Amino acid sequence: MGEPLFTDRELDVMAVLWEHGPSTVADVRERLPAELAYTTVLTMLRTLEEKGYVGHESEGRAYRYHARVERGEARVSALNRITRKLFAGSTETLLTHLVSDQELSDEQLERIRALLDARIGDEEEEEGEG
Amino acid sequence: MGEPLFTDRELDVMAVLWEHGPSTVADVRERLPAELAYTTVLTMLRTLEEKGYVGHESEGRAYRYHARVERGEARVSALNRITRKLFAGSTETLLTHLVSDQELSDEQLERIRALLDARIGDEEEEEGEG
DNA sequence: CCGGTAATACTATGGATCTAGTAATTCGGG
DNA sequence: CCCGAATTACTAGATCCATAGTATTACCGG
Repeated sequence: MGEPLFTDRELDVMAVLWEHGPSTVADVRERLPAELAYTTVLTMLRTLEEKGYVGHESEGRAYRYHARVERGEARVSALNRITRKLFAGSTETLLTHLVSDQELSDEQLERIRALLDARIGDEEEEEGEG
Repeated sequence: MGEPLFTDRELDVMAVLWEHGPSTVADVRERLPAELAYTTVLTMLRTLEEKGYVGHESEGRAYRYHARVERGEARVSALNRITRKLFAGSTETLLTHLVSDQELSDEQLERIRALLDARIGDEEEEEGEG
């Protein structure tokens, strides 16, 4: 499939599908951040389906649409893109930016630190010695 | 200016300006990841200028273009966007993803940890006690 | 089995994007 | 001063994006 690259509105739609699971047009529509016509939402879903990003099955007289790309995949490709183009390819710079410039509570920071500790521990175990 | 939102190609161009500073059309062109016609690059710069994202001054018979939005601003708005739509609004989830799923060396992980330590220290100082 | 309504299918439009060609300009060198 | 190469100005088209209207279909209830 290659790196899925979503436009702004498309991402809105995908977000609904990822967060709430398979949904009908009406479902998606009412969860969208903007007020859009029913047919507009339908058209977007059809477009996304054409591109292979969503699929559907019938349910009664309606369709139930589901994501065909995983959110994780979309996360990776979105982050790759901005890492490349806004952080000169450096994940470390990106991390630094997030830790420094974003407003995070102490608890959040500590959870991240714990994660890092675990992660660093992990790898040292496998390495044995440096 | 509001949140600057760049399209894919626009971001390529901005990336050159941010990384290498004010540049002529030819400069930008040769640093772009894709092979594009000279006039194509010029058109993109003019479009970006129309939107207010770049400016230029004359230099000899040529123009030298420069970014008028800072990279930091673009970073923030790009990250906000994907945090909202791909990480359900949680910077912590984003951080977790980066720490867990990205391939980072021990040294990189430790530098981030040091940064976190400093950051957490900072705030505890101001708080006194929790 | 038929009507009504909810849903989909088809079509459309204005605007942005991406690419680039041709025309006009301008400076530097002879 | 004038030529030419480099540069910018103007114009354009193909594609995609965002939005939505109208036409058609199809189930559910009676």
